[in-house]
Amino acid sequence: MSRSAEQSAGATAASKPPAAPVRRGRPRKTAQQRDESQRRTELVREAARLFRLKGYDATTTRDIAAALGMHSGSPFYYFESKNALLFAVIREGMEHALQTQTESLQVLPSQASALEQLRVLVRHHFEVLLGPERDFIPVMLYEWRALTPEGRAEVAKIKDVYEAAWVPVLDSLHRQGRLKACPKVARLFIFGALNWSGQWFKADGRLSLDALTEQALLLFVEGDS
Amino acid sequence: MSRSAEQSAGATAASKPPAAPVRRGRPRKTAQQRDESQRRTELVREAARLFRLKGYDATTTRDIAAALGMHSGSPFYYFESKNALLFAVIREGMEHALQTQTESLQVLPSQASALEQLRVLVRHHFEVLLGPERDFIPVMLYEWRALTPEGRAEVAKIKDVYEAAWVPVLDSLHRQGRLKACPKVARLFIFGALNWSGQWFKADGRLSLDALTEQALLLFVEGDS
DNA sequence: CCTACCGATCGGTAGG
DNA sequence: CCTACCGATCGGTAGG
Repeated sequence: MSRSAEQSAGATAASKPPAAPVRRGRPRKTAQQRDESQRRTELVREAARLFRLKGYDATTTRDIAAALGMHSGSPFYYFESKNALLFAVIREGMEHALQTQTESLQVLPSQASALEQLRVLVRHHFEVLLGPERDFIPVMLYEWRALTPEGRAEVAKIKDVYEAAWVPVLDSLHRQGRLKACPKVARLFIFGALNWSGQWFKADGRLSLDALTEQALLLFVEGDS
Repeated sequence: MSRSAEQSAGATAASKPPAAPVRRGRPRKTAQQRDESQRRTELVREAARLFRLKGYDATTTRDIAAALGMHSGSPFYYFESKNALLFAVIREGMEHALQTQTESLQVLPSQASALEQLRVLVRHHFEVLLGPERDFIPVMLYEWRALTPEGRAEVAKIKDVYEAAWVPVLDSLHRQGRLKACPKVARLFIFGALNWSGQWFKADGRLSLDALTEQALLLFVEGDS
């Protein structure tokens, strides 16, 4: 599905203008002849920023093009539709979040307590929601329904894996008696509480992401002071 | 602001066709000559439903008109713009929610505990989010930024009053040691958890709003089993 | 409320 | 990537 929603890298390369004289080593990139995959990346980043700021429907492909100094038709050289650009933002954001979450858990000592594991999961989730890369996951959270059914299905798969990491941790805390609510419902409430933080958290405020994590744990888990 | 955003009732009445012969008692309403304020109400309800279902930008005034059997220009007889319709949905939804919240608290015995007060607040909030009138508050939550600055300011005032009712309750629980997190941050997290429930709660599922309320209290408040 | 319409915007494309 | 464009959609209006 991601193949058909975006121009493949091969097709893109094939339509390039005739190659410059062969040259050894890494090719020089001028401002005009930029590496295409980098330009594509810039489009995804700018789209993420504007989709988050103004919403998908309220953002025009012209807005995105102009922000990168392109003309209005140029984004369609890289993406076959506005929706394919949204899909790229969401899919790449989710895959990045899943990967960094997995890495965060791997650096934990194997005997880490369920509480410590939850702390890492919550801290990481704040990172993707509120940290430097914050434009991606909120777009997934709020523009989900604008995807095609196929796009939604593909994103749902990644999301399921992401959330699955939380299940044993919450189950364990429930067994320890430190989480009284049903773990399944608790997980949904907790994701809601965290996800919503994008609506009110100010990165320049007094609260650090570490402090925010501590507050969340104080609220959700008993006896962790 | 609400005066200038919508046609006033007076101006609307003045542009009606010549009055029918004077008649005693309540005037009969045919399908064609409906009470204008009722038709206005239907527009607000239908707009709320579609704005929630598809989003404000993705809903056209034609969609709303068609759902009520009107022609495309007719909504503009009642509202001067699509944005005025959004404002009406959000403002009326918030005012209704504030009123029912106040009423819910008033029927509590005066010596009710902070926990009982929180239970009422949470249960009521689920009611406006997930109950029969569920189309209004979610539109406020997710379409807020589409309002004019003046509209946002007016809605923010009502929202502040709504949220202010939670402050002493959470402060009290904090003093009792049953809410360990900072009450201010806790309130934001709790609203997030509840507000997000609209994303996953299925009204036809196994979980009632009462059961959902109990789960929320188990998650947020210590020692309430 | 309907009829009949307009002006602007926007996603997208052909062709180089 | 740009140029030059189009076709559809949509909010909104005049006039009755």
